[in-house]
Amino acid sequence: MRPDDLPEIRHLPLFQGMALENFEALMEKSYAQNFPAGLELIRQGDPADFLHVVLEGSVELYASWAGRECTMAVVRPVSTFILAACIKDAPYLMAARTLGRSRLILVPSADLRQIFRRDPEFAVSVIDELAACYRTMVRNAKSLKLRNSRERVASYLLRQSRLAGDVASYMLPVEKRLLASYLGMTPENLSRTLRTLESAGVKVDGMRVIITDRAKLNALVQPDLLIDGPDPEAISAGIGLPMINAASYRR
Amino acid sequence: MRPDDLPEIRHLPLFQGMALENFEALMEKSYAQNFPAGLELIRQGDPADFLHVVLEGSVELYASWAGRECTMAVVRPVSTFILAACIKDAPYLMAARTLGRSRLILVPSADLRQIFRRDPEFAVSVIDELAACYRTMVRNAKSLKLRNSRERVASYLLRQSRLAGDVASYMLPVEKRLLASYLGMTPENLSRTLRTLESAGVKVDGMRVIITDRAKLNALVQPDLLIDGPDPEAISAGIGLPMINAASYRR
DNA sequence: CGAACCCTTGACAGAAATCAACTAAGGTGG
DNA sequence: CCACCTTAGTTGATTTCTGTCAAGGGTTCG
Repeated sequence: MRPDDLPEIRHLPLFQGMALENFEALMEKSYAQNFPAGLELIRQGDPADFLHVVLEGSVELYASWAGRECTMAVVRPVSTFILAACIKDAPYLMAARTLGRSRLILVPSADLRQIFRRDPEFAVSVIDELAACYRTMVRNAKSLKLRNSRERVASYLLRQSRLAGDVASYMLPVEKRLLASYLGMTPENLSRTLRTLESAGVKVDGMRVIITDRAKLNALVQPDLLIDGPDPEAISAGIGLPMINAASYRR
Repeated sequence: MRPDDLPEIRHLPLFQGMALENFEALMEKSYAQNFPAGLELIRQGDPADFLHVVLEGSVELYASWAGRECTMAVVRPVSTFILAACIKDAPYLMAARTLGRSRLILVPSADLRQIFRRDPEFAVSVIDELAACYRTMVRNAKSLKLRNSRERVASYLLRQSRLAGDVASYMLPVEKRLLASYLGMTPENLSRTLRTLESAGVKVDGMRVIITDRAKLNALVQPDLLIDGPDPEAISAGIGLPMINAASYRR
């Protein structure tokens, strides 16, 4: 582990409340590692031996069944993921792979479980984190069940703009095929949907998104705090929408 | 509150670990109430003032947006719901209404938040509960994204059979329109889908489900522990599939 | 007994997946 | 540096799935 890794991790909401000695003990047992792009970090169903912390790069969480696959989330620095499986000492429900070259910290989940039983402050942080993750998943499920794919695409594009500071133009943080999968549709369908959205106030040219008529887009999306969130609650868990730069919202 | 309410509540995983005096202090501030069928207990977006515990009857958790509505879960005795909102002191993401006459305990969330900061055992229970709820929502989202509606119906029917003890026949625990909404489809679509499933090894006649060819149904469903669960992890949160009798699995 | 309400069925329209072909961009290796 | 290959993205044609609208039968409950 590099010397400047620790302050980054300590700064996470999950770790900043705990006693320093416990934090250090935990980091003592952890190790950092660099991974190439496209590497499978976690397989669905494996025992949850490590809590993962993304320091650099980005990680895709995905699920598969019957030969199909779908993206569940994209995790960016500095965030943790698969906390719940570690806590419950249960098999991972999602798989994870690096999107680009990435640097991660692996925290042994056995030590994690031991420490939150001894450190009440840490327990509170874990509670807060899990509650936030849960709420993010509920928002996600609501979006899937209440909106059709066109509405999901539009709300995604508008939300990204808001997260970037209500900018009129920004770059997509992930490639379109991944975005399509995240939004629960095929790449072909996304491609066509983006065309039709040009008349709804947003244009996508390659990776660039341009809000051409915010009022019109807003009218279509009908943004809802109880779906799109005031601000992502579970940033540090990374179980949110793929973001442009998660770190910028947390500081 | 009735005298026999307390042991029931104390028996919940969420409350059985905490110090008795804290439990009693919490119950002191809580109150029980009976509600008629179809009463709206919680509105989406309201501040989370109370953790709810279902003692009798059943409660539907649902979400709405743009005039649409969908069922997110059905909670049965004895279970709690909307813990995460209480913990975070944030607005409810889902609404709740009674399905039949119901008896609930309302626990002030302010007291709840105070106590888990003082009682480490309770904090651990909360962590366990939230992690389980989270994982249930992940399973849910996976099912929505990886399976089409026919597969979701089939897996629901097979799962209910398993939960009831691998019985060949059982009664649907909820009415079909609610089930359809829970599974993310229209009542008409569910009705038609049930017809087509007769050739896949399961027949539904009114509220009665009959597994006519378990092997064939199994082949269609391809049950997956990482979606359908070995057993519901978050029973006491009730954020699971509508169940025949939640209590029977917990004891 | 009547009024809701649930469920089902049919006809139709719309949404989304699939299959196939083609373009463009990026990376690799000669 | 260029030829080649791989892959993301797009577009069109088609099929499949799903929602919508409408109507009718059955049940429950006041």
